[in-house]
Parts: sequence; C-alpha cells; structure tokens
Amino acid sequence: MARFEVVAECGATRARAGLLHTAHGTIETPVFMPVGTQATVKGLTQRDLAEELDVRILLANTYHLFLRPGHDLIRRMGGLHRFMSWPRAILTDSGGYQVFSLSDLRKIEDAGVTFQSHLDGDRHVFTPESTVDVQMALGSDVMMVLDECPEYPVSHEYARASMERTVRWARSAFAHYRGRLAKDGTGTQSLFPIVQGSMFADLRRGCAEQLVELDAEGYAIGGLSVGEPRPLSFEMVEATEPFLPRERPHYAMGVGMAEELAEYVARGVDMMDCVLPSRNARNGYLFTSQGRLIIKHTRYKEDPRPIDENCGCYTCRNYSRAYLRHLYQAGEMLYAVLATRHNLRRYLDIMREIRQAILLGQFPKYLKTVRAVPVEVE
RNA sequence: GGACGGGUGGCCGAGUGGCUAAUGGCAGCAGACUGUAAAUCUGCCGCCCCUUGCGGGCUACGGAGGUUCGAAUCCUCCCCCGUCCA
Repeated sequence: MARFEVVAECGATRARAGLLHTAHGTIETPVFMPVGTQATVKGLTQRDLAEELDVRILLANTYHLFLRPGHDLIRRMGGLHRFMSWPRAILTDSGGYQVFSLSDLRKIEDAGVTFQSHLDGDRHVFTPESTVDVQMALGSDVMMVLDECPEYPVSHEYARASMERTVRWARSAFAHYRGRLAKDGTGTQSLFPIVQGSMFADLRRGCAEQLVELDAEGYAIGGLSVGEPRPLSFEMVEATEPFLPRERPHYAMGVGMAEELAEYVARGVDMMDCVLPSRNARNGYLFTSQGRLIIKHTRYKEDPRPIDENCGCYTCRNYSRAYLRHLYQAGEMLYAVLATRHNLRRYLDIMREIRQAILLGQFPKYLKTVRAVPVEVE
C-alpha cells in the first residue's frame, strides 16, 4: 500500500513536499518518474537509474508488457521487479494512454476497449477488471485504472460521456481490485483512479468529486498534453486539484517540459512522468539550466563545453558538445545513452531543487527564477 | 595507337526529345515530439526578384558547335576518367 505523508507545504502556492511509502522504498515528492514502457528506460541500465540518477520510481506500461512478453510470463519470472531487476518502486500505466495514441487500432465500448495489437494485429479486449488483473500479475506498486484519454479537441458532450465512462470503469476497477484484495489477503499494490473531462473545468470537477468517493490512495489527473495549448493544461490542473484529497498524492500524467515541472508542482502536483526527457534526448533536444540545446545545430560543431556547465551528470562531466554532436550526426548509439543520462538527470535535479525549495520555504522564489530562464541556451 | 564503358546539382546515382531546376539515397540546414507503435517524423536544400498563389527571371547535366518549335537526352568535333587489347 502506498502511504503518503506531507512533510512541508508552500504558503503561497499549492506545492508541497512529501514522502510516498511503498513496498519497494520511499519516494520523496514532488517526484518525476522516468518512463520505462517496455520494462526499460531506453538507453539506460537499471544501474544508471538507481546508482547515478537515484531514481526511486519508474513507470512501465501494462498494454505493452501484456502484448510482449506477456504478464503471465512476467509473473512466472517472479514479477516485474525481479524480471527487470529493479528493486525500487514501479508504477504501471493501464493502457489508457494507448486508447489515445493507438486510436486507429482500438474500439471503445462500455465494457472496455478492443485493441488490435500494433505488433501483429491480434485483437485483445482490455476491461477495467482485466487491466487490474494484469497489473497485479506484474506486481507494480502503483496501478492505474483503465481510463479513456480523449484527444483534443473534443465536444463537451463527448467529453462528458467519455468522463462518465471513465468513472464507471474506475468503479469497476476498484470493485474488482478490492474483491481480489479481500480474497488474496494483504496486498502491497495501490490503485489510482484518473480524472478526465478533457478541457472542461466543470467536467474535471465532476469527475474528481465522483472519483474521490473511491477513497483511493492517490489520484491522477489524465488527459493532459494531448495537443491542447499549454495554458489549458495548467488550467485543467487548477480546475481539478482542489477537489482531490489534500492528504493523498496527486499525479499529473504525461507531463511536461522541463520548464513546466515547477508550474505543475505549484498547482498541487506531487508526481509526474513524461517521455520527453528520454525521447527528446534521442532526438537531439537537450534540457539545460539555461534553456534548451539542440545538439545538431552547427554552432556546437566545435564547442568544447559540456551540455550544461551547471550539470554534474556523467555526460556533462566527461563529454563536449562537439563530441555529442558528432555522435548524434553519426547515428551512434552512445549518443542516445549519454543524452538520455543527461536529460533525465536534469529532470531529477529540477525535482530535487523544487523539493528543497519547498522545504526551505523558498518555492515562490524558485518559481520566479525558473520563469526567467530563456528558451534557448546562450 | 586501338576497342569498349563513362563524365548529371556537396557526394553517390536515376533520367535517354517536351510533364526536368532535373526521381532516389547520403550529407547539410531547420522544426516537431508531453501516462513511448518514435535511435522517430516533417520541412528546406542552384542563384535572384515580388510579402504574395500551382508567380517571374537567370544559370545548370564535361567543352564547343549543330539538328529541332523544343535537348541532360539526337548529331559532329574536342577534353577528361575507367577497363581491356597492342
């Protein structure tokens, strides 16, 4: 069970610092969770993640692991932690995001979602109950309910119907989850429901109020960063978070850019995850304390400096922009490894800075400095 | 000296009378990426002009002539490269 403990609160914003206790360790919040969809964070070893970056919790994906290698296989291999040799905490997404990202390959019905596998075209049905079962087989510390993550934009009418379905699914998932807990004895896994409602404040609030009745150990805000203008994303958190229990962790799913992390925290978010630091690393977009750095730009061709002179990561301690640019242009895999290490380190450093600022009562000041950072380095 | 083959935009390489400023690939330049179908995708990529639209002008397929309404594509000569034979 994930027990949340608030350690400090910001007087001026909704930010707070906390501790999330799980069966696989305690996590300091606010926390950024690297995404390891297929039981791996692309480009990094578990040793990199644990020893160098001190990652305490990772994401993995139910849909992807269900298709390959299969949750039963993972269960037989001793569960996801042992299978991927990651003794720390794991949060599994339910596959709700794939309802959005694989929209051409799925059909939504009240009972659940029918997916056509992107791997071989096989059809599979995901239900609120089955996704709980799969995640219980995986053994993740935090499980997510199956939800519908609608694209943007969508009509109020559709958003409402979709949100209501997501609420029904959450109820079904919880009923099934609690039934299994009662039958199987003590459980170590938590289940978080997900607030939807597209970009409509009334729907967000309505959804949150209904989900709170489930008395979950944590609550997620989903359906963000699906193509909407950035300000809307923040507005939707503002429209949702006040209706979530303050004593439970709040998880904003799938966000955000490095410069946005503190903004979400200021709006009461305790947990975030995003593919950007890892994916953008591979695609040449590096995050620095002085703004973004596009490594392929010709101005870095003979630049002897590290990506970020203020960064203490292995990459920045040892390699120049010129070398990284060369690796990138040459398509060398080491580039992805080094870049991912850096970007993830940057994200984790930001979260540590945020937490420290909150603990010291200086979060508003920190927020101000973050907002003053230019978009691009130099 | 002779016989073949070949010289195309930064490179490789299509194209063998008009739809060709010229397919592709690479390189180059820029952009996108947000609970990962992504080490992916998109745009630009001869020069100049009009803020403009499938717009206009110039230069260009080794060189120089020629045939033709029209040539990178056909003809003539020349130059250069490769292979082979003397």
